Amino acid sequence: MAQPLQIQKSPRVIAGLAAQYKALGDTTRLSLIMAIAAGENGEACVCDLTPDSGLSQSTVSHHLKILVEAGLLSRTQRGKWAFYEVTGQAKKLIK
Amino acid sequence: MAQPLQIQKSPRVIAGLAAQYKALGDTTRLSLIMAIAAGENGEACVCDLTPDSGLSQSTVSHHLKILVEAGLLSRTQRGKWAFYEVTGQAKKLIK
DNA sequence: ATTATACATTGACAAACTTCGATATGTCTT
DNA sequence: AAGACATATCGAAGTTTGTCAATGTATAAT
Repeated sequence: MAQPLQIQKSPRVIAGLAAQYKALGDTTRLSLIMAIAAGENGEACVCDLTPDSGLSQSTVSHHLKILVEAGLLSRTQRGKWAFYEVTGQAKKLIK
Repeated sequence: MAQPLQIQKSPRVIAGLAAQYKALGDTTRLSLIMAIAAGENGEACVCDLTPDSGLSQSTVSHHLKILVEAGLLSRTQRGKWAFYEVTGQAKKLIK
């Protein structure tokens, strides 16, 4: 019992994990994802996030895309608005 | 009970957290820290890490410094060797 | 003292990143 | 159909990052 188990992760897994950490490793994106998590229903649209961020709308959109591609946010279109929500993976990661 | 507590983090805290995530957000550094964690006594020196990484010694040294500055590794000099160890903070962060 | 070993620092360069303004796409209203 | 609104994409400018070879610094061995 209690073997000194060697946790060897594949390059693919490492790359995926690193991509998630990298996505969180920017103050703008970390602030965005925390704002979303703290938001009304755990979700927010670009129009809500842009004013607080002090950045241009295109920049906010760009960062949200990166967070989605990393699997940390999910995107849902509702009418004109795009709502972003924190994924379970992100909740596991953020401590 | 169960107040919808608003967890507002200061810019300083956000910056520190982002720096830690950013340090983990590079495949080279993530591999390094995992190799150290999986190593003999939870520690490793540059001479051990360099060959496996396939990178130059100076590059490895550079990445280790970044991880130390982020608070994810600690450094101890023993004779000619510098031993790097994963900090408690890093263990909390890496899942 | 000289030499060898382990690691850190410097300088340089290409690649990647952040940000913006401008423009395109899609959706709702009238 | 036309306009307004929300978001995405593009192209460009400036900054940061990852990497190396060369060099510097400290410790150990001869």
